[in-house]
Amino acid sequence: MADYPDVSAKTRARVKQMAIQHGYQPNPVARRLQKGKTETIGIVITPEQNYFSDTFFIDLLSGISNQITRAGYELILGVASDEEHEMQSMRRMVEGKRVDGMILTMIREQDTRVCYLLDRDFPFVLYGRTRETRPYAFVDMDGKQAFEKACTYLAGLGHRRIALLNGEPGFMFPVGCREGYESGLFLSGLELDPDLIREWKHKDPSQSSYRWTLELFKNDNPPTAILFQTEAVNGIFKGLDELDLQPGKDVALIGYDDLEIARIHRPSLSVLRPQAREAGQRVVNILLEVIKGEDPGKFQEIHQVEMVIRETSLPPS
Amino acid sequence: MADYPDVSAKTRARVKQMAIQHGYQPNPVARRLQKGKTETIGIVITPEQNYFSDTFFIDLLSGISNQITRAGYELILGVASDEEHEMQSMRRMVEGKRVDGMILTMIREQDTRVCYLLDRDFPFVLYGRTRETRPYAFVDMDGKQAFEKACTYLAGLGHRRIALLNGEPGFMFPVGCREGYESGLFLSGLELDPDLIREWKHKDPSQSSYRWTLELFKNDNPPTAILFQTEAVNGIFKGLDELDLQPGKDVALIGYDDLEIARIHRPSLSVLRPQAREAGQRVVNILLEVIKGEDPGKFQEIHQVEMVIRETSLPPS
DNA sequence: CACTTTTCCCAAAACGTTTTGGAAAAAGGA
DNA sequence: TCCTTTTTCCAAAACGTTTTGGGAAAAGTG
Repeated sequence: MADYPDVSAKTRARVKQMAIQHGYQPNPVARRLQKGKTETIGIVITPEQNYFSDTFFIDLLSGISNQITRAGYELILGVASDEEHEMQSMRRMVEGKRVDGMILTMIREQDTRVCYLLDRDFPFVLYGRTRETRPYAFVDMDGKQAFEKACTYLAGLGHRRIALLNGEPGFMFPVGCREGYESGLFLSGLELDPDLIREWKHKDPSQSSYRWTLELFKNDNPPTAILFQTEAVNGIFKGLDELDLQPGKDVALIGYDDLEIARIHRPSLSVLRPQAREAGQRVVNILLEVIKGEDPGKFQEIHQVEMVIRETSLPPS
Repeated sequence: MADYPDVSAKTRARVKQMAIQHGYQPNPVARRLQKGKTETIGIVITPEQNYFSDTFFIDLLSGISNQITRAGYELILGVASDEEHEMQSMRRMVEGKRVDGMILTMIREQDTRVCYLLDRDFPFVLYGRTRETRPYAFVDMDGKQAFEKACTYLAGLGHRRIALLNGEPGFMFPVGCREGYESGLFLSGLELDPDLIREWKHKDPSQSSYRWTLELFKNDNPPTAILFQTEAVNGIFKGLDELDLQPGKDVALIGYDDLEIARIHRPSLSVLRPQAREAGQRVVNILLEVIKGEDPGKFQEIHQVEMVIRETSLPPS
């Protein structure tokens, strides 16, 4: 059923005819054995890290699945309860020769999975980045540029006290967010005040962001705007409500990720919107190249993030 | 590496020793070819149906993944954009001999997937139920009993006007919810008022439930309590807010599914809590039996749903 | 000790493809 | 026509397991 090196057009047609007539489908397992490929790509998710917040991860997954199917591959999914199981699930896939390549998400600054895969020269692509000098393939969102843009935008409106409610330390993404935030402040001629930076936890985004929101406003000179990941928005709303502050009116808000709540809420939430589906597709296409033997170092993409201005990004009152 | 019918204990030990020493792992692809099994189970999700709301589906998936791994199987995931792609994705898995069995979720009253699989005698298990007379295996939550329980509970508190904001028609789950609701009213000696029943859409749970909430209170004799799926809670909160009604105080609320928002919100939301993880495990164990050749009709489980009383289920004011 | 029975081991077949290499057929050239 | 070259086809090998069956070795029996 594969490429026909030297068979005549006539026989080819005849064979194909018969194949269709008998509803023949080549057995993928047999093909995989012969080819020495599993035609399968693995991904492991860790719900505890709360990745499944609404549409974002689904968009990524949708893009991934889409391209994988198009290539005739399969996506096998592992669900791990914590960091240790995550590694275990991946090792099973890799060492058990169950996949040709891995997709990694929720990347840490020091990521043992990346080391593991680099050490054994196993194909993989990151959605995100890590601190690692050896070349590897990744597709990342430009969190730095996004937060810089949001920060300068707010500063341009006249905000002088802009807070950052950042993601959990240890992961790579918040690093970029913070860089962008600091750079945005700098470009706008604002001072960095460490008191205006807090970090919530994946395990309990709402609860921790709620606590930190209250904390932020204990400040003598409280913020008039907050930058954050939309995941944490429920906690922020709850905190502001308790402080009798109106989101958007008393405090400007810009979130990262365009979740459903952002569109639904009144006032609707201004957001930074990553194109997760497109990123997912790129991740797969790159991984297929790496599996073919291409140099992973050639594939390092940083995607721009769009800013969507809605109702929570007004000038300070 | 398989069962040893008649080899001596000594050699067995010796061989195992060597296997471990050389880090030998049997190649699953070769084994699958020989065994004529793919050792793989398929599932197709359709994000548009908004299944990924928070923890619930992840819990189910976590239970599924857990048992699949334990059995040495794989879970392959399809992501479909609509009903048509859903079927297409499943056919690829089934006709392409890529899986030994399928897990189905989001079951419809008339479900083409179920017909398709029954027609070709392909192993599958439903998370949910459908209208189909031929025997098939399923694990379902007792939505009827759950809603009946919630309804009689509210009636017991003195509520006389209890509304139902139900899921999308066409799916099977809302059928049970309604049955339970009606039965609960009946048991409490309350009349059924069709004006107090509304149905939101998966495509846009918040928006549609928001609209229907406003609608419910246009009634001359508005409800003092609402039963609903927690997925729709944002729309309800928004609607109540606009009507200047306090959730829990002016209107009692009980949702189905214990999502994060239910615990976080102040007042915290009383809920019906299905044990999705356990259900997921059962689904897999049953499917493995069916794949072995057991009669699917033997496996029809209905799981009880727990009621968690929090702050939004007070007597009418 | 000779024969039967039991226990163990290993070589060979099978799973359903893709790839390979050689033979047969067709075409071309003298 | 005969030989060479090209085209086409098909049989056989290989992928790495599990299963099978035959035979050697060990154990048991008279």
